[in-house]
Amino acid sequence: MTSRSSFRDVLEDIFLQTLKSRIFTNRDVLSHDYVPEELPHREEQIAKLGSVLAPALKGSKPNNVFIYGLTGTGKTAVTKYVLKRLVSKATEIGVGIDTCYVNTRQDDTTYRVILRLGECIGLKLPFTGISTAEAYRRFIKIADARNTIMIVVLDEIDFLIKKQGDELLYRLTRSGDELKNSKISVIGITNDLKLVEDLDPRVRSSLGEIELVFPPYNAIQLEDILRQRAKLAFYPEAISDDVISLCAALAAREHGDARRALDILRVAGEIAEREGVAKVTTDHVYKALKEIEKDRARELITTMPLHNKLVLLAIYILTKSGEKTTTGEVYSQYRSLCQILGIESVTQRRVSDIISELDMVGLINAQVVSRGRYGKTRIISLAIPYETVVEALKEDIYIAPLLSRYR
DNA sequence: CGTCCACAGGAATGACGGGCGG
DNA sequence: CCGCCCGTCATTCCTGTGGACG
Repeated sequence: MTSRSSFRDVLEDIFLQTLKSRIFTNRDVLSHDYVPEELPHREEQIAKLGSVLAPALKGSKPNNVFIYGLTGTGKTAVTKYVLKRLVSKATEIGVGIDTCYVNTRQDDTTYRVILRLGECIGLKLPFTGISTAEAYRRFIKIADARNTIMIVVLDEIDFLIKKQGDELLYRLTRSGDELKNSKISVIGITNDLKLVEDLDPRVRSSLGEIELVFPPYNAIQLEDILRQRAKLAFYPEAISDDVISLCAALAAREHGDARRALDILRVAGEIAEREGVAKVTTDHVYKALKEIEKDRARELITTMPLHNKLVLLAIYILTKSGEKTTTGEVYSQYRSLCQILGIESVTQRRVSDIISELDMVGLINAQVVSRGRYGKTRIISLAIPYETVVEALKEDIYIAPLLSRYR
């Protein structure tokens, strides 16, 4: 009874804390999917993309576009913004334009992309069960029946291409042959500048009809962006210029990533709110930076399959006293962990892939080196704080008992 | 200067859970 | 309900390779 009432009090406190908080007026403005009305320092890209897509309003197929730029340079925001404006204009003048945004990091198979494309035009496809070719056929059929200009945005397209190749891209860019009434334009967005080299030359030439480059923001531009958003997100008294400058500077250090800058600012505000103070300080910003890293890592780790966790644990055990390790060492450590748990281990080939996966998401650093006579291997070290690994792995009921053995 | 280590990483193939059309 | 094909994860088998050692 006491626990229940105290629990309610805790909740009550949190609610009241948030309600009486004088930090945020509208926190959503700082979230990822918010598309602002103004995009400072992107006027040039907006104009260019707008002029490329505008022919859709007159019923002709816009050129395909390839957009390059590092993360957080406004590629997605600009694209979504221009499409939003285009669609509202089309509605105004009564022209049919379909748009479909697909992020191929989340939907990284040809099949799932087609699923998404279908969704946008009201076509229901099963999650699994039919062949990719059949799904594509159905999509084309419905798309054609709609008699519209369809603009397909494939964001982070490098993920799709790395996994599935450029088959879908090729078909979409050549879809004119299969469509009688509708037309499909493709906007490909990537942060991998080398990507184009891997493409089929035919895809390259048709997708690269128009190329748009998004340069990184510098610290001053980031400040402008943050200030504009902060005006909408915070009470004026809650935020100060030095906090904004610091967020901008920290994000500029990482190639001018606006998304990161906004994240830092938002989390700093959240921390201030939790602490029940009325003003965000630079101290909150530094705390936010740490928290973001930690949350990201925790999220990644807890959602990994068991064997990935075990490989990570093996790496943790081998590197916790500061030294680096190699694939071979990791594998034997991993094997003995499996033995303790009484489960079967996967092969070294698979562990090699798991190590690549861990490296790709940034949990570890793995670098291929040749040690001459002593072979070629990967030198592996943890890229995140040790206690973050421990905390995240502790949540796994199978792994938790192992952890205490290796303190 | 060739050898050969200790793997990297590609290709083919299989097991499995799941939805499909008939 | 069945046979079929899907995506995913994993295995097996394989060829490739940078550079210290002899």
